[in-house]
Amino acid sequence: MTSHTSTESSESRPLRQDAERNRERIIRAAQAVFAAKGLRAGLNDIAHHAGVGVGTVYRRFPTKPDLVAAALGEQAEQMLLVAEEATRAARAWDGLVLLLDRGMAVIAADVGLGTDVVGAPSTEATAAHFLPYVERLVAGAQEEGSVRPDVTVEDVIVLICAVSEFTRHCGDIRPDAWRRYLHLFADGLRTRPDDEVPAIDADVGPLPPALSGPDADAIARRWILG
Amino acid sequence: MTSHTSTESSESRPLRQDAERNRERIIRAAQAVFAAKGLRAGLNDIAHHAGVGVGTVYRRFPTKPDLVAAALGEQAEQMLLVAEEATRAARAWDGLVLLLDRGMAVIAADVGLGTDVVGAPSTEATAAHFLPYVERLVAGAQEEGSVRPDVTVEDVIVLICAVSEFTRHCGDIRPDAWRRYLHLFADGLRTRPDDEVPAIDADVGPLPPALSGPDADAIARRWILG
DNA sequence: TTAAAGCGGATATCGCCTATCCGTTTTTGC
DNA sequence: GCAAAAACGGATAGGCGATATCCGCTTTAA
Repeated sequence: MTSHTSTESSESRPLRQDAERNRERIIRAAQAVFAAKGLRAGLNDIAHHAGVGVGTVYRRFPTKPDLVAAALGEQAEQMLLVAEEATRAARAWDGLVLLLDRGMAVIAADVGLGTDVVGAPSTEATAAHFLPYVERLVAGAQEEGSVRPDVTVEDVIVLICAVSEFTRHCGDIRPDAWRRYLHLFADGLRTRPDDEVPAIDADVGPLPPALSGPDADAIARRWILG
Repeated sequence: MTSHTSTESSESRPLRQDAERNRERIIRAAQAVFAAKGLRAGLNDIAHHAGVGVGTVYRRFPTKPDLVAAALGEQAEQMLLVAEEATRAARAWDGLVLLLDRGMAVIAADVGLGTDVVGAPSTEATAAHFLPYVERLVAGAQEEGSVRPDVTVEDVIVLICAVSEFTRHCGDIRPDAWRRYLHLFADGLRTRPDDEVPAIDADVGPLPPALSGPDADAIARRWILG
């Protein structure tokens, strides 16, 4: 918590007390509602959830993307903190797990989407900052032999997307269930001691190659934005 | 191919030649479009994709659910065939992989959703028929020691949902990519020889328990129907 | 105490989707 | 060939939900 008072850039005027309070509320509501329903949630929902009128939302955030940016920006910072902490783990695999677990917690609790993380609308910049951490962790984990050599950052992105999608649907039914699938699926990225490591099994073909960076990007974007 | 000619139940009249041809086309188009965009796809899309007018679609299928049922019914049969074949594999794990791979192929190619499989609208019956196969395969694979003892059918359902969701978004970008993630993630369900089998790793908590049947059902349904 | 700032929510507007309708074209039985 | 029946296509009615605006009323602050 870096102590915001009115926010950051383009300081036009201090903003009235009640207005500031509402602004805060709206952002919280947006985070909660986006978390529950994805970015497609309507602003009426959010306004109601925040206990204000739609008009209030629109005065503070002229367009929906503006609100999205505000709601996501906060989480983006948190994600970077988590990422940095993760690189300090003794084994890279543990770091990766930590990153995924904590990162998804942020996503699950506050924003229903890997959005920023995978480079969506408002904050492509975040993606640029975040992905290198993942890259380093994956590379490290491969060197130490805990992650399959053919796994790529893009695979991790897909994993994050898939699990956040799940989160969005299981939200209020079993709010903690995402962790199960995050870890279960993430385990599939690990190397296995030996027996039948490489491809898949007998009569189904080999594992298709990883997505290219741009492809992963396109897919993630489409996935998140609908 | 069991040689349909005009279809099945409630034979009112043989249906004119061109009409029958169009009917077929519409179903194919529906399968393709649903595959690409999910059940939310509009009938205009489908009609256009089939090269017919919307009116034609509606004369043959009075309501959208009727069309959905028709489009999905065909695949449902295929899924059951696959499931049966899968139970004949020597090792249960291979059978499970086969079931997932071939089953997802059906889903990916023809219908964009695990819908029937997990018990959605038209064909809850199919779910009732299909799930026992999965259950048997999971149990078998656990007995032979290839699948984690704490994995359940519900986990497999979630896996299917997640991968079909992915499929829906990656469709035309990399139509084969779903296999990568199906197998990568499915591998996470396997037992690992020994080292750190049980929970997760160090400083993140234990793996949350599996979903209950009804919870999984509710989530899957919500996921697929939006 | 009063002007500026903020508020709420009814409502205009838009885009998308299901479903209908009807003038035109195709098939079929004779 | 020919007429009646069947099917066709696509414009369009009507509903729904989302974004965004507008304006009369309330709150804040100097």
